[in-house]
Amino acid sequence: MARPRQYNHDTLRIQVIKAAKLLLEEGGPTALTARALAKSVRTTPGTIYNLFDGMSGVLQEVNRQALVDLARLVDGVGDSEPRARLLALAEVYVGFMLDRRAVWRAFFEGPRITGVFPDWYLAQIDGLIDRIAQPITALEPKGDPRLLAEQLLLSVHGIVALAAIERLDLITRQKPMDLAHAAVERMIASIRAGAE
Amino acid sequence: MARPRQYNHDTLRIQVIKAAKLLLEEGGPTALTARALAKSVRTTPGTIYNLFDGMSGVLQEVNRQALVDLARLVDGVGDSEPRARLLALAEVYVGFMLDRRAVWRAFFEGPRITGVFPDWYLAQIDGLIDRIAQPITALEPKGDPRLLAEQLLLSVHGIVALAAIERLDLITRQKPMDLAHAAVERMIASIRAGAE
DNA sequence: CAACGTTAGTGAACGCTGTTCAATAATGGT
DNA sequence: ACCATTATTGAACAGCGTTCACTAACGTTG
Repeated sequence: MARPRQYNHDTLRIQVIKAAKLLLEEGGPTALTARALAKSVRTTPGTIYNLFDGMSGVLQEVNRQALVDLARLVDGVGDSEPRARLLALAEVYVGFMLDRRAVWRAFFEGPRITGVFPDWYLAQIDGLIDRIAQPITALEPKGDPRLLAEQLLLSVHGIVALAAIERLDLITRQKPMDLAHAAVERMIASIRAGAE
Repeated sequence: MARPRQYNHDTLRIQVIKAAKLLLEEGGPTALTARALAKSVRTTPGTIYNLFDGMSGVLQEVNRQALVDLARLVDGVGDSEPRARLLALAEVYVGFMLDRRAVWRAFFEGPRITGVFPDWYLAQIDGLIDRIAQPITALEPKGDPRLLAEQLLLSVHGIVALAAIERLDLITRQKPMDLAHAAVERMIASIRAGAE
């Protein structure tokens, strides 16, 4: 077995991912190139391709970690009453992405998104939706809580997707957080209205 | 003055835009390249740059026409009672983009989006929001109809943005149209709940 | 009618991109 | 000490947006 001259395989992988995040945050999606990435960790494009399945692979790993981080934050939301909980979840989601616009953007954008998603990807998202469905269930809606959770997530996603590309102001002057709150309140109001 | 050998300036511009739409629809955002575009209209990349301000210029023109088309469709929605009208507007919006995913996608995506938007762009969007605010006003909400219209548009945009990149199924199995309907109904329900 | 000046159109060239792969160098096992 | 294995390299390829010296066609003018 021939091992690298100076670095450990896994260590390098971690460094590459960290560098990728940095490049994204600093220069946007276009700044994340194979050569820039290689230079960041003092190696060459070829090595990147040895560690990852192309640039899509790097991006997918960045995305994976972002999802994991988000899940951790979401799990940190204490279980208070449903309304406060939903508002807190929305705040976590919006705040998370405001802090990492570029990474979040790379999620949904660009020619690099493969088309086929690994299972952990779907499972992670599924888990997040469940955390939303939970407090909604407590509100005893007429419809399926899961479907309502999906709808609420999509509403907030609409805000976040535009904010991530710095285009929210094309539509409104309202702040992302306020908009997310409004979406939550509207969901609650419509559930309560339908319940009686 | 020297005029082109075989084509008229404006005619060529129109042909280029039509070709750009076609390339987008057939091969997605990555298929819209200067060389492919040039070949489509039997000319050269240089000429494209003569007619437009780079590829961003081409894309912006495609977007402009899409917005104009959408405005025309929106204006075609008859003014029935508020609920029916809002549902019809949502249907137009969603249906419009399902028909032109790639063009719609090019709106929000890619390294080509310039950052600065011409006035007609903002005015066009403003007009669309007004059409949504109109029936909402008729519902006599407690809050500003304009702000509510923006919120509703964002909710539907969340659906459309994911559907455009074929990623809606990551979150839900519900159909775009049903989701849009739900968003409208929720807005109406929450207004009615808040009004009494 | 011919020559001119203007200008639309051309396509080679530049620097960039992702990606591949033969060659190299370094190492663990024998 | 040698060998077989393999991570690493960096040159090379095709394609990208974009620029620009050049060509060729045209309306105008003499």
